[in-house]
Amino acid sequence: MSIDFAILGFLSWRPLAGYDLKKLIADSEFLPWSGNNNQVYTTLVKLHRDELVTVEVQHQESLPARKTYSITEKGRASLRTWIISAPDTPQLRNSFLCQLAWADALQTAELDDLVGKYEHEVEMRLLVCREKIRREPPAPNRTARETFLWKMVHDNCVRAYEAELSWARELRRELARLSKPSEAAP
Amino acid sequence: MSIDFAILGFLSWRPLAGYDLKKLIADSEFLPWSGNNNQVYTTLVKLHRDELVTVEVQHQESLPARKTYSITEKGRASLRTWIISAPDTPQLRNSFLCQLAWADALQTAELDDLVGKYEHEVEMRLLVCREKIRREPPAPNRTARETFLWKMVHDNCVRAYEAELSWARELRRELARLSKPSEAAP
DNA sequence: CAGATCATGTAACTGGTTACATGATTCA
DNA sequence: TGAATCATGTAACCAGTTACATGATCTG
Repeated sequence: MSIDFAILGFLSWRPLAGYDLKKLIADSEFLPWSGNNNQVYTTLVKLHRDELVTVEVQHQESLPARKTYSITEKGRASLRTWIISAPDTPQLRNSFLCQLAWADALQTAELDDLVGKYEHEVEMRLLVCREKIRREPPAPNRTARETFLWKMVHDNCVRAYEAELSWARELRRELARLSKPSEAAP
Repeated sequence: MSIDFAILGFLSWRPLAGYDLKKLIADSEFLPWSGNNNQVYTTLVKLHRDELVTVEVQHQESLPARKTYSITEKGRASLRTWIISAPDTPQLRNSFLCQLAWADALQTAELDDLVGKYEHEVEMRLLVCREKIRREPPAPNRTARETFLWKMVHDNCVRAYEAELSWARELRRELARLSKPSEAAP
């Protein structure tokens, strides 16, 4: 998947400028892109070239011109085709697993410290996630069903971090159990 | 993180050729890389240039020469530094969430079909994951702790897909509840 | 005879990132 | 006075993918 449909999605909600899209993408919890200029602005040029969006330029006094993009019928059709296309499996990439795979080179205390750091990292990420969702920028709430869908999307993010956190805690507990008996020997 | 440490990790276990590493990476459940030639072979050249590994060339009759790479002390130190470095948060990228966010444009049956396809996709992925783990290529089992660490790493993958699956099922159930009452009206 | 396995390597491309550049306005 | 907000855009780079190229040997 590319950022194209994330942008088309927002434009299917309402007309927006590149600057707005950039912020919406950067602030979103479930969209995996940083929302950097290069990506957003060049994608908009491409979508316009392909006639999936139209532009309207508003010249403003003492501020750069604002280009408001709107989705076209062709754009709406393209978005719809993508939405009903076969979903991909979620991509899990967790570099900590790779660290852990070779972490037997560490001493007990070092390993506990490493897992502790990961636990803390995930805790922090979960807080950020919840906070981001709490004050999510205005999102479409056109129908009860749409509100529900967005709720479930956000729920997915929270649950993923929660599952990760409980795994990390279990890992730490088990590692402590593995190392303690020998220390407690008479 | 880059593939460098995944390669150094395997080499910290035992000497291997690029061809072996490529397969180990491709077959691994928790390493997120495809294990394509370009990446593996060029990384090995780089690691060698940086003196993190040494090479030994075995000329074989009627087969291309085999280059066996071994980790150096410098390589082991570099790997260790990375292992104890602050872990990153796991990266979740799920394009289905983006599809779902704009799926209110679909009709009840279409939406149910979409979520059903996702559920099936995750089910299949979970099966593949379990199967891959069941016949994982020989992995280091140097200590009981290392065996435990690898078990937990694999567990992490399985649990992530299980969590995803239960989320998808709940989503589908709730969507059915949302749409049925109106249909059941007299 | 086609296709997998062994074993190396390169070319072209996509997708994404950081950082730079401009320039007015508002706020602490 | 320095930083943030508004608003556009480009350059250079890194990571990763597919596909190509070679060529013997083994298996169905």
